[in-house]
Parts: sequence; C-alpha cells; structure tokens
Amino acid sequence: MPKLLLVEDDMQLARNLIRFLSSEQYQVTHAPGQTDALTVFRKEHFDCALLDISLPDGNGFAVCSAIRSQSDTPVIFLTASADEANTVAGFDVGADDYISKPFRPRELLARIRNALRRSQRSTPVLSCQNICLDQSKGVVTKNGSELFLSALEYRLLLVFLTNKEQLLTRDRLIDELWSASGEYVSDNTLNVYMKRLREKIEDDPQNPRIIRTVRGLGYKAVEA
Amino acid sequence: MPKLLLVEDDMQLARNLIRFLSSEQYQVTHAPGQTDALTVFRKEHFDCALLDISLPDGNGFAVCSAIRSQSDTPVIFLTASADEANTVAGFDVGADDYISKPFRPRELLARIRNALRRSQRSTPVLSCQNICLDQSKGVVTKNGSELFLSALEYRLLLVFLTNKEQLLTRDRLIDELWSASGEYVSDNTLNVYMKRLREKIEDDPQNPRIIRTVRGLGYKAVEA
DNA sequence: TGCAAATGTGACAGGATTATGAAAACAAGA
DNA sequence: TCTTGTTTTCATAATCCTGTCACATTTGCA
Repeated sequence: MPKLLLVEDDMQLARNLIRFLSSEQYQVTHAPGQTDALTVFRKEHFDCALLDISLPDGNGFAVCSAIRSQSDTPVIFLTASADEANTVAGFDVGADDYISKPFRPRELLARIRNALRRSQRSTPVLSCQNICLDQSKGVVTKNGSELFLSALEYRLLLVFLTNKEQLLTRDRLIDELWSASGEYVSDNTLNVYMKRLREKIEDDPQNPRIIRTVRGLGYKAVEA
Repeated sequence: MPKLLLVEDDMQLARNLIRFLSSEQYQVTHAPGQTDALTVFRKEHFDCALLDISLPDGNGFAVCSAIRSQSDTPVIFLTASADEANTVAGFDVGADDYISKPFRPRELLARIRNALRRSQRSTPVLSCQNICLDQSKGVVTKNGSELFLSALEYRLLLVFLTNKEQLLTRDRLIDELWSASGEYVSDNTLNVYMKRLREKIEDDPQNPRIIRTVRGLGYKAVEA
C-alpha cells in the first residue's frame, strides 16, 4: 500500500482527501503545516508527497526543497491559483507535478499513480526461463551472469523473446534478421545461427529447452 | 541543445510551436502523424516527446505506448479537450505529463524543462568505478587524483556517466558530441576519441574495464 | 525398415568493425 | 610569429564476426 504525505492546512479539504485516497488503497499521513511535514518526513518513508502551496507557517515550496534535498520522493503541488508564476516556481524547486484546485478526484489519482510509476520505472526487460535480455543495457544474462552474444545472435534472441510462445517460421526469422540489409542469405545460415545461439543460452545445446525446433515449420521459444 | 520530437497534425500549430521552441534553444523534429513519428523515433534519440492525442493515422496514446516500450524518453501530451477520461488514459500508457490546449507558452516550457530535468536527474557528481566527474567543478578524478581531459574527452565521459550501464550506440554518441556543431565527422573520429579517453581513465587501456566495446552496437560504461 | 528431406555441426575464408600510430589542420596564447 | 595543445583524418593492423561449404544426424513417412 503506497504511503502518501499530505501537507494541507485546510482541514475540510484534508479530511475529504484522506477519505477519498484511503478508499483507493493509499495510506495517508496528514501534516497541517511545514514544521509537522518536515518532522514526519524525516522519520518515515513516503512514496509521494502532496503539498499545498500556502501554509500557515511557511509555504509548500520550502517543504519541497527540503524534501528534494534529502530524497527523490516525488512531489505534487496542490495549488489554489492556476497562476503561471506559481507553476513555474513550483517546478523550479523540483516538483514532479502540480494540480490546481478545484481538481477532479480521478485526475489527482492519475497523477499520483503516474508519479509513483515514474519513480520506480524499470527498464524494459524480456525474459524466458533463466534467460534475460535488457534492451536498454544491451545485455543478456543467464541466471544473472552475463552472456556475450554477437550482434546477430542478440537480434535473433530478441525476436524470439518478443514473440515468446509463438511459432516463428524460418521465412519470418530470415526476414527479421536479413531483410533490412537487402542481402539474401543461404537457408542454412539460419541453422548455423540457431546452433550458435543455443550453444550460448541453453544448458544442454543438444537438448534445447528454451528454443524448440518445430520441424517443417520453424522454431519457438517456450517458457517451460 | 535538447532534442524534442513534436507529433502534431495541425500544421499551423506545429509551425508556431517549432518557431517558439527553436527560439528557446530546443531542436525540434516534427512528425505530422503516427507512422512518421515512430519511424523517426526508432532512428534518432530524443530528450522529450510532445504528442498530440488526435492524429490522422492513429492516436497519440499508441505512439506513447510504442515510445515507452523501447525507451524512457519523457512524453508530454498536448490535448484539445481537458476531458478527464483522456487525461487518465494518457497517464495509463505511461505519459509523464499532459497539457491542454490552448496552453500558455511559458507553461509548456516549464513542463518540458521539468520533464528533462526529471529524466536526467542531473546529479552534480557522477562516478563509475574509480572515476569521478564533478560537473560543478568541471573536474575528473581517478582515485582522487585529477585527470586532465580535453573538452571533447570530458563531454564524452559525461555522456557515458550520465548513462551508466546503458548501451550507447555509435550514432547516439556521435550525435551527442557533434550534432550541435552541425558538422559531420568521420565515423572513425569516434574510435580515436574512445582510445584517448580510455588511455586516460583506464588502468589498462588494452583491456578496458570501465567503458566496454559492444561490437556491432556501440559502447557502455559498467560499474563492475 | 529404409529413404529422402530437414536440421545440426565443425571448420574455413573473406570481410566488416574496431584499435592504433602518426601526422596534418586548427585554434589560442605568449 | 612561434609554441602548445586540441581536433580530425588517414593508413594500417588486429580482432572476431559472418556466411558458406561439406558432411553428420535426426525425423517423418512410405
């Protein structure tokens, strides 16, 4: 259950928000002013902070700076005025988003979800059995240890992992790997690359369990 | 100069945005539809994408999903309706922000800056293994003692450290180092710079352990 | 069972890619 | 102007990837 820190001095609004957010499975901690906010923040971990800009004992910007100086917790401002200057200033102290009152509950939810996802966004990773392929890193691992594939082997594996459990015909594979270069390779070339790839990714290349041969049709990568 | 991808079918609006953003030191690439957008995106690196939701050949959500599936490039939606459903749907495909037309130029700028900052988490001090780069001081150290890099070597190292563990293609590197100057350097120039940089930062330049070569693809800086 | 087709395997030549040394073009300062 | 250091290119070497051949093995089917 994600933990939110709500810094808001308007008690009426705060109560409503807490009720609404709780019903949406968020655990909300409420701080009515800057001092409370920073005290709580130093003691506990939060996944996201919702800050009102105008506070009795300071302002939300100061709170945001303080938060930012000690963590990457996403910050969303709740602002009464849609005033542009405020907006810009808010971003300049490192806010992740802002929303002006009165706001629609579902929009607030969407922005919170968005902030949370962004803060834990992970790189797109493909996998099959004990093989992982991280595209942004350009790395293939087997049980966590790195495998070194050539460019073509990498692309071949990529095709299999993006089409897991799907039958890939020999024609389709040859097309994916070589059509771009305009060259036409001998049919046997694919056999050779399948062998090379299997030698690197399979535990027992003679008995492939990750990429299976479908005789007469092609190959497919299977999960189990 | 940050590179933006603008996907917008309203030519009038697109022209205005390009003029405005260019004057603010952004390099804008314009794609009028989904197909163009994805084609361009696959070929080049962008720091942020601005997507119109309604496009002649599809919609912005599809473009956003496609972008998100292959990179962390921040996405900002430009939407005609402030309609809540659209908003939420936008966030659900992984958008970073959205702004509804008509929007104030300065607000758009703020949101772009915000998205850029968030994505590069500009830490003042970057490091990898025994190498440190302090951006505020403009100094590179190895085990604490200072290294003297030329301007280009410094920028090259900076690109690697801000994208640690990530595969950087040769195209991307050449783009980062030379696209601003408008000059097009020979492909081999990059090889020469890699060699020089390695000669300064690596313990054994023949066996580079900080920046690895990924044959056929590019290079990457690794922690271990 | 035996045969023909499909797939797997080991080795090799040529080639694309990257690394390297040296040297010309260029810029900035003394 | 001369010096110094940087940037870029060129020519060449080292590396290892790629595609193909010949041949072995497996499979499905008659």
